[in-house]
Amino acid sequence: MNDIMSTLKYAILGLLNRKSMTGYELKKEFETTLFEFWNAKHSQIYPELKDLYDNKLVNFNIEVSGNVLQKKLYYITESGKKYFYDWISKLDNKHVIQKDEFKLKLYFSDLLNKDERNSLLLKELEIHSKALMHFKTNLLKFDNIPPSNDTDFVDYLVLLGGIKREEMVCEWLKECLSLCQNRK
Amino acid sequence: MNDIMSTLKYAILGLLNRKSMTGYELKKEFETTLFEFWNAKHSQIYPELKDLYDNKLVNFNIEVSGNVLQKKLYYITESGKKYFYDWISKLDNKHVIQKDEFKLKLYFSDLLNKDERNSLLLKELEIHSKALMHFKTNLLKFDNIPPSNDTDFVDYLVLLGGIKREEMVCEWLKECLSLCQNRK
DNA sequence: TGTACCATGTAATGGGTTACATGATTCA
DNA sequence: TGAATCATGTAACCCATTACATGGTACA
Repeated sequence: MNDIMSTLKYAILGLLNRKSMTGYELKKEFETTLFEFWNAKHSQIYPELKDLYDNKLVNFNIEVSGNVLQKKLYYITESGKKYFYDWISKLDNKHVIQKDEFKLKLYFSDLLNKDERNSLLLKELEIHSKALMHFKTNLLKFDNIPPSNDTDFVDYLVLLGGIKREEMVCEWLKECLSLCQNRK
Repeated sequence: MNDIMSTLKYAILGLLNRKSMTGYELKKEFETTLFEFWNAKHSQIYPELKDLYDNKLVNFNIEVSGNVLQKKLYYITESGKKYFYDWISKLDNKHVIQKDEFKLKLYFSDLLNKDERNSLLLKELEIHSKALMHFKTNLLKFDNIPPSNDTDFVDYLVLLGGIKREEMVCEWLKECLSLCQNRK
C-alpha cells in the first residue's frame, strides 16, 4: 500500500492532521499557506482524497450548508496518522535537482548581445525583487519569534527560507549584471 | 507549430546550436553540464529529437562507427535557430513556484520532538554541505573569470548561482537549528 | 571472452495542468 | 437577479520516470 503514496498525499494528510477540512478548503490551503513550497489544483486533490479514503487513511462526514449543498468534511484516521508520521520523520538522502528555465536561458546567453542579456537579467531581478518584498511584508506579521512546537514557529522558519532564497537570487543576479557590465 | 515546443526541446536546440551531436551525446550533456538546472533521460530525448526532426527544426546525417553501428548526428536547421533565438531572448514575467519536499516536512515538523526535528535539519544540512563543496571544487577549474560572450563565461555565472544557492540553504538550515536549540 | 560503455528506440505508468461540467450559496 | 465564490467531480493531455528491449564497440 505504501506505493500508492505520493508527496501530495502526505501534504494532504499533514493538513488534515492539523484540522478537518473539505476538499475545497484543502485547495485554499495550497493556494495560500503552502504555496511557497507545494501546490495542487482541485482536479488533483479530489481524486487523491478518494484514493486516501479507499485506503482508509482518511474518512469523512457529510456536512450540510444551506438547504441542499452537501460537503465532505475529511478527517485523518489512526492509520493515516501512522503513515504521515513515518514519512515526516525520515529523509531520503538525496539532492534533488531544481529545474530552472532562467538558468537554462542564461547558460545559452552567450549568443545574445550585451543589451539583450542585460535585459534578461534585469527582468529576472524584477521578478525576484517583488517576491522578496512580498515575503518581507509577511514577516511583519510576526512581532516576535513564535515558540517552538507551535505551528507559527514552522511558518516562521519556512518564511525565513523564502526570504533568504530571494535575497540570494537578487544578489546573484546583481553580480551577473556587474560581471557582464565590466567586461568586453 | 509553436505549441509543440517544450522547454526540453529548447534545451536540445540550444545544445545543437553549439555543436552537432547524437542523441547519446545530448544525454551525456544533460548528465553533466546541464545537470544543475535541467535534465532528461534518453527515453525522453529520442522522441523529442524525432519530433523536432518532423517539424524541420533539426536534421541529421548518418555517421558510421566501426563496421556496422549507425549514429544519427543531429544538427540545428535555420528554422530551428530562429525558434531558439525567439525563446531565449524573451522572459515570461512570472514567478515559478519551486516544490520543496524538505520545506513541506519542516512545515509539519511541529508534531516532531526536538531531537527528531534536529536530526531532520542536520541530514538536510549534510546534503547541501556536500553539494556546496562539490560546486566549490568546480570553481577551482576557473583560474580567472572568463571573457563575456564565451561559453565559459556563462558556465561561470551558472556555477556562481549554484554556489550561492547552496551557501544560502546551509545558512538557513543553521539558523533553523539554532532557533530550535535556543527555545523551549 | 567478457564487461563497460556506446547507441537507439518503445511501453507502461505516474504526476500534474487545462479544460469540461454541474450546481448551490451569499451578498450586493 | 446577477456575480462572486463555494463545492465537487471527470476527461484529455503533457511532461517525465522506470522498465523493457536490442545490438555494436573498445579494451583488458
